Amino acid sequence: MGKTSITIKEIARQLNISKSTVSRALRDSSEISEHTRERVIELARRLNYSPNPIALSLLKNRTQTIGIIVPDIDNPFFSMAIGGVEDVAYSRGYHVMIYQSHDSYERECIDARHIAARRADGLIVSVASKSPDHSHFEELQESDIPVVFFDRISEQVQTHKVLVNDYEGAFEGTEHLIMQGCRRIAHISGPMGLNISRNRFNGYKDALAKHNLPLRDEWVVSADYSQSDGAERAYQLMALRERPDAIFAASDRIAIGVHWVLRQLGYRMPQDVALLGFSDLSISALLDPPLSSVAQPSFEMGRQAAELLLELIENKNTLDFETRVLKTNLVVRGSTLKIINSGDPASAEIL
Amino acid sequence: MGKTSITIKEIARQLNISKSTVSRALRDSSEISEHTRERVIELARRLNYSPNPIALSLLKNRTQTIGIIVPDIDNPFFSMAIGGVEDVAYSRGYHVMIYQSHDSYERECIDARHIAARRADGLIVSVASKSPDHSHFEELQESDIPVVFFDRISEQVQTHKVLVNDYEGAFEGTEHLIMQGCRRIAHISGPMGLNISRNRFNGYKDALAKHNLPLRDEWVVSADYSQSDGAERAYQLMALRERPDAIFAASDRIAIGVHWVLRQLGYRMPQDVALLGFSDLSISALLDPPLSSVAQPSFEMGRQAAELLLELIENKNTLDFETRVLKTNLVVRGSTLKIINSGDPASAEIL
DNA sequence: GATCTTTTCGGGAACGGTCCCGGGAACGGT
DNA sequence: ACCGTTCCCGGGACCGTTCCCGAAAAGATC
Repeated sequence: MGKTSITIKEIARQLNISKSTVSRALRDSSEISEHTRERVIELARRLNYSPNPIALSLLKNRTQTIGIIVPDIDNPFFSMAIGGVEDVAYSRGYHVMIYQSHDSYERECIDARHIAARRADGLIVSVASKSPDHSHFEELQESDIPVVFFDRISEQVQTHKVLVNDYEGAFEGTEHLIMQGCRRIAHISGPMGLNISRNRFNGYKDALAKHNLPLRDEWVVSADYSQSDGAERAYQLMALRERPDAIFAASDRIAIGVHWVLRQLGYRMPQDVALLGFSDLSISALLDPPLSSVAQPSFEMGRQAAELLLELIENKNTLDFETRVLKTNLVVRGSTLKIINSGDPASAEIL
Repeated sequence: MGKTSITIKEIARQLNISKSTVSRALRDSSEISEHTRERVIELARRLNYSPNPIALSLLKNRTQTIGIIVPDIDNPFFSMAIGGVEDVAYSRGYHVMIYQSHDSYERECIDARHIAARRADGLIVSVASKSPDHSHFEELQESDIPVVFFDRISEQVQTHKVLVNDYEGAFEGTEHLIMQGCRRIAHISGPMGLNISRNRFNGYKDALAKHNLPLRDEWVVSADYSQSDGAERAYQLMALRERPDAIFAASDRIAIGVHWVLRQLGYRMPQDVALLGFSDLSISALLDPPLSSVAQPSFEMGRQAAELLLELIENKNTLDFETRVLKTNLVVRGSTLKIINSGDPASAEIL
């Protein structure tokens, strides 16, 4: 056992030439005769030689590795996004290392330092909701490790960012509820420390304002992006003296918790309460009634984040940073569809 | 920019001592005076020194990295298992690199070679269903990279393996259907190239035999472990002249496809058709009616696979390999529960 | 005070590659 | 015959760290 992997030096020894010559032959430098090159390549193939990437890393100070920190890999939104990152990374010779922050600030800091210590070439992040500050990412940038954010971005850190038009998606979604005849529309927001939570809330708020509907404090509650928190908020909202006739949840996970509670309590969707989520997880279509949701292109977000990061790694152009805003797509299903209509904007005016 | 990270040599230069001395001070060798050790440690802390793991890797031929190949990271079963792997790996100073085979043999081979080239210290695998052969993993073992399988194991490769008692889980599940009064029980198996598919099928078959129920060819169909394939098989089964009154699906993903079709077609669960899945994904409880399922401890499987792998990496004890069999747990929900009874084995005898 | 042991440290090789520098051989031009 | 080019190749340095070996300094023993 312990078959020591064969090196360039071994090839050199067997052919009685220097290791520099072998090195030259293997990545076709011009300074080599056709004859020796063939001999080297032939022997390398026979010995099943593969270059040691660690030696390369040490020399070039490049690991061909990118890290990715997400709150939670179990969340299908993030696992899809990771799939997108993997897709472009592997096609361009990079490897992906995954870290979970479990939505904890401390863990996120540890992960970031780990990545720096490990000399990853770059990092893709969706921040933890409990992080009060993002200077641990700025530290990475200062040691020349570029960072790209997606979805849950940091406004503090200057870099490329990929997100969706959360505001408009929420606006459209809320307007859809209004068009369906809902007038008492509640909102379960995410943690207000996150950009996505604020933007979705603002979209909701402005849609209400546009249609002269009141924004009532007791109809706006905040939750973690989790099913259990969504369930708790649902109890809270339905216990109100003046009950909402629609709930717009800031994520599908929250909405799923709400969905469960509403059914437990015997409310009919959408007749008693309409329910709208955000992200359009693949599970959402399977609920009964199926959940309407503002769809996010999670895989594509991962892809674009990876492309921007590789751009940063390979070209080091840190002059002008870009914020890519992808489009959401309102997917209407049974949980909100009260009126079978043409769905054109004109019908909204009637309301 | 380009702040070059500080090295042991830099510390040595500033203190006017040799780099060997610095090295000794940093990992407290005994051959060092208390005085110089303190000076070194103090300066290292001030300069924010962190050792370069790449140099270590080159020297020790150890990367502190383990790879994991799963068919699909989107599958919650696998993302949970990855969470388990990450849990023990990180706590013991290892990093996790994720590869997706997308259930393709070619991709699985490429991934395996990638991992070998990258000099990972070990590999955890759940094999692709389309892999006719697993010698690419044996090649890894020959170059001293240990491999551990979980769930979808290879019978060809000798090593540690972690799985659940698929046979017994399927047996119990099928018996549960029988106890609920079902007599025409169909099975949608997974690809028969996989151990888990075969074992679950055998459990189903033997449970039928025990209760003197016929095993009818047209009631046993095979599918990929996907929702869409499950849906197709459901149409096929319900089109039969003699319809099944229960369907035991080899996975929850298949069962979810079936669930959707049964509702489309207007069948009531469990009155017209009872439906049982396998794995108990968190989504399954949210369906209407909620899906009964044979639960697998996915996170724990990942944990144990990682523990066995680290054992192999650190102790190189390749003498006796272990196959850990974890327990499944039948979770009964609305999709199969026709009879509210004590559920004790005695009631099964009546049938 | 001479010799021996112990403590403490420096020098260099090694890990597996890349790359720069310089040098020998072949060759052509004058 | 001499010199300048060009073509190939070998010899080292280097990346950051550990580890082995030897040596200087300090302390111990008689």
